[in-house]
Amino acid sequence: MFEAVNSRQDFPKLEEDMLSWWNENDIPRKYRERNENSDKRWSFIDGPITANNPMGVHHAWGRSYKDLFLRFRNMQGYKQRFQNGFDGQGLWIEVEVEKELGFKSKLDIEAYGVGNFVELCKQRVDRFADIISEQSKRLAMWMDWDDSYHTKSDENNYTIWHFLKVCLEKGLLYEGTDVMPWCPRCSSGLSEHEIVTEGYREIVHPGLFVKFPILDRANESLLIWTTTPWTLTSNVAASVHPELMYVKVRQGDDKIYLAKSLVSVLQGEHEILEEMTGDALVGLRYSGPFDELEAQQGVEHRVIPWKEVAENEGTGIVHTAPGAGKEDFALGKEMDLAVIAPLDQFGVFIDGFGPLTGKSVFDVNEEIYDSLKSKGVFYNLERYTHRYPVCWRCGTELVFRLVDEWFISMDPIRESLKKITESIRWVPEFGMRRELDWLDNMDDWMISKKRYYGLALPIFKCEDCGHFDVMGSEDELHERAVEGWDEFEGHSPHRPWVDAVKITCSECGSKVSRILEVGNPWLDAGIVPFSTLGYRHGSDAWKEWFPADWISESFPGQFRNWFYSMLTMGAVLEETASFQSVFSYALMRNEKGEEMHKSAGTAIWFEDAAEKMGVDSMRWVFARHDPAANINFGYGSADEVRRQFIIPLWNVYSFFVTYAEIDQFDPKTPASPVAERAELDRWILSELNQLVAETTQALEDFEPQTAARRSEAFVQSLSNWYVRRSRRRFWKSGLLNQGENSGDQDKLAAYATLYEVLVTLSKLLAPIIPFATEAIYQNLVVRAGLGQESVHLDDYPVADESVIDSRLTDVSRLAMRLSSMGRAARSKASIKVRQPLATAMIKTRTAEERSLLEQAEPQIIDELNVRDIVAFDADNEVVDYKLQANMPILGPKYGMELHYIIEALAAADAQEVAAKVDAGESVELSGYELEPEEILVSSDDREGFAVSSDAGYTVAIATEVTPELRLEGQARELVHRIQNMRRAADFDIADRIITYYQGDENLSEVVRVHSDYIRQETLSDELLEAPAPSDAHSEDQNFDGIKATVALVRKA
RNA sequence: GGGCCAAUAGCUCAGUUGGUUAGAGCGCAGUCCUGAUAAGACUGAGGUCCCUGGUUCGAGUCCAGGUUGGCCCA
Repeated sequence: MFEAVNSRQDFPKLEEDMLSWWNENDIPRKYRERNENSDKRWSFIDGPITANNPMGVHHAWGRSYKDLFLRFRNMQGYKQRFQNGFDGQGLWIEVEVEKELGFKSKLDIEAYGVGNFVELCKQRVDRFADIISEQSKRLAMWMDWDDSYHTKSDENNYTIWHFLKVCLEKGLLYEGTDVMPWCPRCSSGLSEHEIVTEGYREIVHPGLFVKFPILDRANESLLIWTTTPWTLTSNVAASVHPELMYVKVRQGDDKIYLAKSLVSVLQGEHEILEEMTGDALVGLRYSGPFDELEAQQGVEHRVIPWKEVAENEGTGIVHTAPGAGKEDFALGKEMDLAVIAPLDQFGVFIDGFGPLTGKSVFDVNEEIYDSLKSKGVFYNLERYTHRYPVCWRCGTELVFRLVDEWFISMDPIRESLKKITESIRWVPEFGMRRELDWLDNMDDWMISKKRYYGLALPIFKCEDCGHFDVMGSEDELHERAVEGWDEFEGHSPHRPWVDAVKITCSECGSKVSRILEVGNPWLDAGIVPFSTLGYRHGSDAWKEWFPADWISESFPGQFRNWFYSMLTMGAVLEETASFQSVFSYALMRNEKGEEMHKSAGTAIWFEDAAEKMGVDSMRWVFARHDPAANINFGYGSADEVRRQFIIPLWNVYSFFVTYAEIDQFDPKTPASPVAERAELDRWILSELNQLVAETTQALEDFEPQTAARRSEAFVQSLSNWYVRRSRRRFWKSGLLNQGENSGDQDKLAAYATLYEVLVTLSKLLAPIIPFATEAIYQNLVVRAGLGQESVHLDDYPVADESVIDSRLTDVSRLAMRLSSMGRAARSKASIKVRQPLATAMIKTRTAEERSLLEQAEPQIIDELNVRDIVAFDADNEVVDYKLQANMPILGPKYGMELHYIIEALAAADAQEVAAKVDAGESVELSGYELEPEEILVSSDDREGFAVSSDAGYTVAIATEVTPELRLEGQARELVHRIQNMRRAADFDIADRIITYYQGDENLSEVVRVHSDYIRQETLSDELLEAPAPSDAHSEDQNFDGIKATVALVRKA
């Protein structure tokens, strides 16, 4: 019936075999099509994975969740979409291709040809999309791999065009200037989205102190501090906190102003002349550090108030350059300051900066110091280490640069976005608060980038009159095209091809080109709920599947990225959420808690992990983890999961198959109704159905960790209690009832019960560990001609509430706990479990539990190998108390009188005193009032008992071994030895034997008294006190004072 | 400065709506078992549940304040 199970299964090997089998039998397709006609729908929109490199184990984490919930809902009968997505447009792709080609800057790309370059970018994306697809299949992620969408697709890009057109119509789209972080190497700005935590690095910068001489006050200067000397060329103001205390100090002939709390930055002696608040300085004019530059002509430098001035570093007077700093720019707008922008797109000084013109911002520090020194305003230079933003792609230090870019206004839609956010179910819950916080602080969304490979922004701006148009579709572009359509036709809407198309300005009639910028890549991902469902064609798919019931992605970062862009696009296009719930998770680190980096060698490759730990283990590690917490992932945790969970499960399965084969168990044979089965069966089936209910609920609530941990606890109980305690029921001889009413009903019930447990588990856990569960299901169900072709095509189990019996759960829990304590007591007395003892005395915690005890008794008696259990109420029945004076306290207190106390303690009723001390009461003895801490109470197990106490329970084992008990213990030991010999002799489990033995009178007595027992247990047809034949398996045994020679012969 | 999250055994972490004397794995000490299972089982030692205050009959759990760490925003 069943195929033999290897109890030392190589799981990665099993997985490889299973992958082949699934493919050969087209199971993934059948799985996807399973619910095609269902009227239940569960819509998933896949967040696109970046197809720029192979996927790593951190991707496997998120993708396991996606697959888990899709499988779960599929088994529940929901019709679903299985479309995977690839993200493949934007600067991150460009940077990798540039690296491959050895390019240094944008000029290399221009020389190479934008068309050639963009083609290479697209090819790279296709290449890694294929690789990721194959990796994902190894992960048993069952998506429709032939139907993956790409963000670089025409449909995706044109749907963004439509979105931008709507933005234009709603007055949300504008061109503006801003000072933004800029990478001189990439020649590109970074949006707020991209200044992420990884975008900062510890960098040593100059900490430069410079004097700004105050006009009309001889020898008086403001002292300022900067870490970016190049920005001094663009200084227009100095900011002070109006309420902060400042001082004027004398140093030689100089008089210097700075914050009072920061005078420690001064070099050498100083004398404080005067104190004042910041507002006393406001309005002063000073000569700037680079007034001679052409760019500085006509600029008036003055002191302005600014509440953001801090006094934790610098001088409390802040050098302000609106053309070279983000906060400075905002402040400049507010205070109406001049804006001097010094740098071009490569970080090189533009015309108007004298000797600096033409030089890179990274090469001018020395020249600036010299210039300042020659003007007599250089004060001091030190090294300053701080976190400074770098380009997350190439690591280049960012500069802040004034640029013209395109923006989407946020203010008009901010409230709408917040309302939508509140309508969504966020898992974990705090996600909503984080998103709302982000939305509160969100500036306008900068959507343009001065690059090559990305969404071609469909904005056509007239050079002559300044008017701009937005093309909402390829058709509109075609209609408006007056030139270049032929050149473009047949190409994807990318640069350079789309740039060939010109239109006529609707205002002035001039010929107009597309702006050269490409789009922010989060536009590409945010539009996906619309583009993949054919939104702009009004398709049925969109009506059926929008909005998504759920999406899933890692939350750090996505609040301001994918989640945000989807919210925005949903709000602008439909004023609704694109997704109704979001399941998100944290970050992956390696096992030591370090970030995983290729370069640092701390990364784990997906292929290595799959091959070494196996995908089931990996998926279980992920599933059992709290998604809201960072995961420290590595081989150790995978090994642990395999040892603690997968192998015990597998062993139970292997045990079942071994005996089911011996007894020729047929799952189609009707067993007795559950209500009539043994208590143990009813208990495990109760636990099973409880598990089914809890697991289903947990997965519906996006709590895989609860499902996994409950399952672990169940398998523990199954393996260490149900199977262990049921072993004899499977092992005992007796034929199964195969259709008649004459067989061994209990044995059949045991098989039927364990079979149901294993089959249910295989279905219950299939979404988490698809390989092992399939193997179990194939053997137990499919081979028996039952069920579906694959576990993944079967229905998810539904709990049978009528089988759940909470009293049985309590009884079994009590039996387990008391058995464990009884073993501890035995262990204390060094009496092995095989030695029968007369009595276990048990104290339960409550009267309720005492009533359960009666039901638990048979199990405890068996587990502890005692004849009887006696319940009792107070510990003093099994322990003796001893009282001692606490000398270090009492000695100093009573001195010479101490010996009276010692005598009194010896004479006192120890039990009574112990009770009072335990209750924290004082005790009066011979006229002495003793505090609880002054008496030391110890307890000894009463003579004849070994006692274990914990949490209100006490189990005391009577340790006396009577001759009769000893004889029985020896019989058990003998059986045990014979069993080992059977195994050593390589007999089959069911072989019948003849046992020969020789020894002393003690041995003879053991065999005589316990002959039936020994024969039955060891399958010995005969027990002969005689020398063994020469072909017997013979061993000398020495136990419990018995010396024996035992020999076994297998019967033919 | 504002927001979010976390803090439980040496380490990594569970701990459901508040419910009796708080758990697991690893590590440590000891023992056993081995006719499913050494990729094992059992037993033991190991705790100021970050601190202070509050609510409550009852707080690891709820509230307030604080400390430390992480993240986000400014």
